[in-house]
This record gives sequence, C-alpha cells and structure tokens, in this order.
Amino acid sequence: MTQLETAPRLGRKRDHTRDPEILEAALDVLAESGYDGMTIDMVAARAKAGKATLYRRWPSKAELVIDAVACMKKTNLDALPDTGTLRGDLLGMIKPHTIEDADRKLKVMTGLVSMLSRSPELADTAYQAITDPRARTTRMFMQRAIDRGEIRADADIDTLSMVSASMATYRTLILRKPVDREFLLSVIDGVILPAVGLTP
Amino acid sequence: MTQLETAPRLGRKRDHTRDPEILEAALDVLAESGYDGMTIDMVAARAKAGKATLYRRWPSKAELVIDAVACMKKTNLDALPDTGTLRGDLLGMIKPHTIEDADRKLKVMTGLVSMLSRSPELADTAYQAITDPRARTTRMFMQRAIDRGEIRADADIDTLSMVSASMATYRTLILRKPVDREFLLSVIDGVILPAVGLTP
DNA sequence: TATATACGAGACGTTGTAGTTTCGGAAACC
DNA sequence: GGTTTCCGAAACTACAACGTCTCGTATATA
Repeated sequence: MTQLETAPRLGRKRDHTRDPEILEAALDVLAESGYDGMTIDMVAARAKAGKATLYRRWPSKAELVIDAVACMKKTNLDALPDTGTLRGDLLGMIKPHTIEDADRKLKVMTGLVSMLSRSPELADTAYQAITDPRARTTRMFMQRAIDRGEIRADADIDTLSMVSASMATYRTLILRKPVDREFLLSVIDGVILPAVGLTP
Repeated sequence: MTQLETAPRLGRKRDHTRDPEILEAALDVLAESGYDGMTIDMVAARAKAGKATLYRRWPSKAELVIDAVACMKKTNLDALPDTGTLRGDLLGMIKPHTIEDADRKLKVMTGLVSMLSRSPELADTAYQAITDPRARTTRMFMQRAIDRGEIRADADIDTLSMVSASMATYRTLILRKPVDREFLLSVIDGVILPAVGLTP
C-alpha cells in the first residue's frame, strides 16, 4: 500500500475503467439476490469479467460489497430548489428520477439488511451512502420551515424527518409494494403536513 | 396423510411435546443469525435434539422456518382495554411486555427479509403472524377515535395506522437502535397525535 | 418377549460457493 | 524482441451446510 505511487511497475496496466462497471454489476446482483444469495460468479458474469479480475482488485466478497455500496452514485439532493413552502420542498423529493434512485437504494438495502448486524463496517458504509443523505435533506427542509415561521417551532423534526424514509422502507421490505408517487403523496399530505399543523 | 388417524402404528410414539421447543429454538436462531445464517445443526443443538428428529417432522429447512413463524405465540392484542382516548389506547400498546414481544418479532422479521422475495409462502405467513395483527389493532383504535368524534373523520387512517410499525421497523432494521418506550412516545406525541389534530 | 418406531449423537455423501491457479492471448514497458 | 503483468475463461481446491443414514438406547404395541 505504501509504495503504490513510487513503484512504476512494468507490464500491462490494470484497466481501471472497468472498476465502476464491476461495482455496478455487484449492486445489480445485490439488489436482485441479496448478500447471501449473491455469488462472485454472478457478478463476474454480469460484468463480463473473469473471476480473477475481481479478486485482483478486491480481496474478498465482503470488501467488494462494501466498496460497491460506498461508491453508489450519490443523488444530488443539494441541488433541490428552495420552493418557499415545506410541501413544495417535499414534493421536490418525489420527482420520477428521485423516486427511481431511491427505489434502487432501497432494493440494495434490502439485500444488505441481514449483513448489517454481522459487519459494522458495512453498516456504517450503508448508513452514509443510503440512509443519511435523505434524512439530512428532509430535516433541513423542516428546519427551514421553522426558520421562516411556516410551522411550529416546537415540532419534533428529529422524529418527523424519519417518517418518509421509514414508511418507504417498510413498504418495500415488509409489505413489498411499490413506493410510487401516490403513496408518497399520502405520506406527505396524510401524515407529515398534518403533523406540523399544515392542511393542504 | 389420509390414514394418519386410522393406522394405529406401533413402536414408540413421537413426542409432540418437543415440537414447540424445537420451533422456539428455530425462532431464536432465526432472530440471531437470519435465515441464511441459520443452520439445522444450530437449531438441533439449541433444542438439544438430534438432526434426524427435526427431519422426521419437517421435510426441509424452509418448511421448518415457515412452521416456526406461523406458530409464533400470538400477542393478545384484542385484550387491550378501550381507554376512551386515542392516546390512551396507543399507550396501551407500549407496555413493557408488548414492547418485548414486538422486539422479538422484529428481530425474527429482520432474519426473514431476504427470504420474503424468494418464498411467497413465507412472506404470506410472516405477514399474517407478525405484520398484520398490529396494523389491524392500530387501525381499529383510530376508527374508534373517528366514531366517537375525537379526531377528524377525513383523517387518512390507512396511512396513519402504519406510521408506528414503519418507524419501529426502520429503527430496528436500518438504524439498529432500540425501540424503547421513549422512542415510541415521540412517535405517538410527535407524529401520530399531531397529525390527527390532537395536542397532548 | 418380540417387534417396530422414536430418541440423541454423530458419521456420511452431495452440492454449492469462496477463493486460487492455469491457460492462451493482449498490452505496456525495457 | 523479450519480459512482465493484465485480461476472460475455466479448472481446481477447500470447506460448509443440507439432508440421509447408522448407532445404541428408550418406549410403545402385540
């Protein structure tokens, strides 16, 4: 590790453009089969790569999965516009593209659940890549609504900011029903907004 | 199957008092290691039984798990008193004993999640044994509150009745934090009651 | 008493998967 | 051109778990 830079190794160079393709294949298999159901052969086949190519880059299945989760394309939630109302901000999070992205992350998380208790490192990685970003954004929307005086200052936004993610997760993992726009609207208009005293 | 009653088979009889012990052991291992991590040897060892004894009663690991989930001790939610207020009814669901029971079910469900998509039969069994009973009870509490005029008749109780289960599930599976009385109180007083227009 | 079956313990065969190595060929360096 | 390392494909090894079977013992019917 220490002399990776200093040693100008000879021979054919590793084709690092394949890294993202392999990690993407790993996420696909993970979302489809879960951690225990996923095999290295599946990932290699999906990426049209040899198994040795994978083991040359990651020392084990566990490390490959952690890297795949860590490198998941981060959604650009910061780019969401400030619409001036809490409802407008929340609706901005349920555009088709954002829903699709969240759905993929939820499917990956489904495959990871059984591993979270076995691998703290994976649990931490998954939290930072999947769970935390949306929670922070939602919480920020609510804090903005308090700051502008739109909702009560004593609203329990720590709890309220987890309502949407919790119900989407429950609907996917337990109920195994689609998290579509209609469902998310009923969460916003039937739970969150009434809870902060807004009646749309 | 058809002549189980008519044929008075000879030899030592199967000791059916061991069935619940074995199923209980299976649930323990399931909650601890998840479906894929669970082995028949673990269950047999925990139940102090031989592997052959298990296979004499259930044809496969999958069938054993389905039976174990189906036979989970049902909580007596119907025995909860009608306190006259929605908050009182909801508080009745977070007595220590009820929380403990829900915690066990949640741990079992954690171990099942990865299997739900692979085995529709298990998914159905888990739904009926774990998911559905609490949802029905919560929904009934809310309907009662509407009927007695305590909360608005147009409250979205289909969605609201899933808030508590969703947030408890999310907290267990994803955040891996304890679902204690304090957390449940913040869900009730910070989300559900405000959402139906009650300010305790 | 003789027979048949259940019991716990554990050996056994089979299968599937993680991880390693080998192969022919291609690309980078000397 | 020679050497080294990469590539995809696939054979190979090591091991863990399912499910079966055997053992000595216990308990039921005839």
